[in-house]
Amino acid sequence: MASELKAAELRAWTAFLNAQASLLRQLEAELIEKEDMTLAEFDVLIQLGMAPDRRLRMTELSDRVRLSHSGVTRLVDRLAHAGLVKRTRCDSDRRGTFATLTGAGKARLRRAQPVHLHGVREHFGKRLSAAQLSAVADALEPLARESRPASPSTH
Amino acid sequence: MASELKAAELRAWTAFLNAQASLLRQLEAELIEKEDMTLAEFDVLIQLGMAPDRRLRMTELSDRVRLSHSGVTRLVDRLAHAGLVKRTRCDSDRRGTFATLTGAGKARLRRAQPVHLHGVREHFGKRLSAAQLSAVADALEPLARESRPASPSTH
DNA sequence: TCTTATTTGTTGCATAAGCAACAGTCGCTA
DNA sequence: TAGCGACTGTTGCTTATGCAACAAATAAGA
Repeated sequence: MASELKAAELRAWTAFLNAQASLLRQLEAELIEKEDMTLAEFDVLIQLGMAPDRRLRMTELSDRVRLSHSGVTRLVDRLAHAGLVKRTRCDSDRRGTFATLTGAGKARLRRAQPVHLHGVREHFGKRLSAAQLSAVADALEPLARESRPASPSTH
Repeated sequence: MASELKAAELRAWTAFLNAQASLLRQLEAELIEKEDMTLAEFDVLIQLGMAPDRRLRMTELSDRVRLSHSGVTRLVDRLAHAGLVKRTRCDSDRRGTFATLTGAGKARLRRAQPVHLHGVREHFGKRLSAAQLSAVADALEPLARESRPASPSTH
């Protein structure tokens, strides 16, 4: 019927599922082996590294790395304990906290980044043609939209 | 340099990461809400449902659902406790165990499957054109490390 | 046949992550 | 400006998962 998955949809979905499981597992294993770092940890470091002043509010960070608030709280805990990140106060909002990349964090990121990017390139980038890369990007970009139920009521 | 990520690769990779996080989270949330079932649990049930005699060896199952051995052991524990799966002996190899779908498991799968497939269609299939679907499938299929015969399921 | 290596599945342990509850802070509105 | 609701980040709790170690069984080799 209308809600039945067509063969082409199923094939694409299966390929998508298998690819993501394979790639993420492989990349995570390599990052752990070579840099003793988790993908989630790397994600936090690179998001902070790209952010203005190398810092982000906790909530903003949790959006970008796609973790729950508590997940980010604990991940930042670990990174702070390792000296790669520190918490700084937000003067304009006393509820707020910035996660700020430290000097050690920057150095760590500079070392880990080429390792990870090399992995992404080996396992992903190199194995797709230019046409495939843009096709994948075009197809998948719209799917990432936060399909949050926009609060319809109010007022 | 050669190992440097090109912009097109980065764009595709980012889209891929964001899409997978979004889609999996959304689909898992819906399956939990409507069927009180995890994606991993659903995966086990459907893999068993498609398998000959509705049963699979534990190792084979762990390959198909992309979980570690211990992960599958415990997942089957839970499903067995719920009565949806049972363990049966393997006569030809006394080390081996089959995970076998029960009648209740079949019924549960028949009820949950349309819900999940509807979600996949809504969030994934419907939002891509036919050309995009085959482009994504062609591009991503080779990226699965252990290329298993992509399990064709319809039902 | 006997010995050794490999496979199979389970367990102990450690850890990451989400949900719900909470306190503190902000801001909108009357 | 006082009150109430919404937001921010952390914590307690539960759970799912991977790794390493293990016992049982099989396969491979001499």
